[in-house]
Amino acid sequence: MNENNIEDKRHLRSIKTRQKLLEAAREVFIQEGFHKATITQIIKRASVGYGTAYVHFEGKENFLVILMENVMEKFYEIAEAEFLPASVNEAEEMIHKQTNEFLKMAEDERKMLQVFEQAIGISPLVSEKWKNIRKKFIQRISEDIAYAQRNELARKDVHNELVARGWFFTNEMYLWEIVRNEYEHPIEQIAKNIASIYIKGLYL
Amino acid sequence: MNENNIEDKRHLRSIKTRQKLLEAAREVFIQEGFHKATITQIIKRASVGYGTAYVHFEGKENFLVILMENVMEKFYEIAEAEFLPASVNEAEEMIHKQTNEFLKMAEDERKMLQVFEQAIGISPLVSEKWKNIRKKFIQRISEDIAYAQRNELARKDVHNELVARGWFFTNEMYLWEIVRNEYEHPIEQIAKNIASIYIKGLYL
DNA sequence: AAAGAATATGACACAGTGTCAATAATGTAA
DNA sequence: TTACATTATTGACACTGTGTCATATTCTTT
Repeated sequence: MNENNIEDKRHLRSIKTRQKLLEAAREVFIQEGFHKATITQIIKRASVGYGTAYVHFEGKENFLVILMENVMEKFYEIAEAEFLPASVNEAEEMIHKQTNEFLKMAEDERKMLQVFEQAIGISPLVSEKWKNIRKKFIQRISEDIAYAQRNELARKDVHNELVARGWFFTNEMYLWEIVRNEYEHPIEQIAKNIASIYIKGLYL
Repeated sequence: MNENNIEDKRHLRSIKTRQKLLEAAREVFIQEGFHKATITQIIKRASVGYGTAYVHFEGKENFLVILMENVMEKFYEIAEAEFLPASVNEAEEMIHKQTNEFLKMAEDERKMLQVFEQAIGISPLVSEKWKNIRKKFIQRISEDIAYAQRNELARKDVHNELVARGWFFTNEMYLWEIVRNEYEHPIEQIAKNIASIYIKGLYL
């Protein structure tokens, strides 16, 4: 029966077709952008029939979501980094490091993130994915602030979640600016400046 | 000859048709969102022929840009507000007020801004318009920071434009959250919290 | 080798866009 | 008033793209 066996020639062919499609989709997305990319362009580049695309993927959005999976994984990893500073100095170092890592993602994954940003505005599915990443970050930052407040490291007269959102938004928008190549300063400098305001504003 | 005369019956009819189309477009955009709205829906609601839409407007994007003109005007007004604080307290009051006004726009113009946000992701024309508003704000905030730095009101160890961007980004993202009805706090409270961090972070 | 199962395919129906030659409405001048 | 010029409106048409499905192809099992 060979059920689920990768040695099954048919199954192998199917996997190869899927791979060809994904690779082609990546190239077309990067070249054309999400909006202008078409199924026809993708299947031609993959040298498969039109209908085949719909056998393997539900549509354009679906292609992108799968192509973005590992990038999204990286974001989650950054969001989950441990944060238990014993002093304001330690907090500063950790925040600075996290901001740096976050903004570096923009450089490292620029091309796919460019496509992703476009898709966020069009595809509800993609938009949902990004919302989840954002939510994760904000939740995490909120907890970090609450922790710092409990440990007399941060001001208690501000609402942790509201501040967390505001701080993440600054990071996020700089991410997109870097993705779009619209920034004129080194990432290191951006991170230093925004983290500096945030830390002096929030920490004691 | 009656050239350019508004009394000219033909011209009057043309103006009326244009108005009908604009009104219909506003309704369709609000009901369907930018992406799903179609020319056919608009012309049907306006009770005119298909081609007529293209006589008066270049396409979907063009409809929206014209519908957004007065909203964009309001943003520019906020951005241009005078900022010459004599003390940190005065600066705080001004910043708080500006943030409040900015975020109130989200509530006042929620429906059109919802459409606008969608369109930013799709239409390069609309995206350009928003970029200009953003640029104006950032430029203005940069100047305000530089002014505060010159007058010994603000820290001089940060880069005014980088900080201005970061601060505007927080405001902008909260604007979109409010537009999308995704916020759970009163605008007043949001403004108070984010401005408080910013001011303590930047001012002396 | 024949039946059966998994894959792949492209023609088709549908929805939307932008254009343009034809038509209708209005203005002008004799 | 009539004839003709000018301006505005119109919908059919040619395109481009999507998603589906009956059919064809390829592989497996008996």
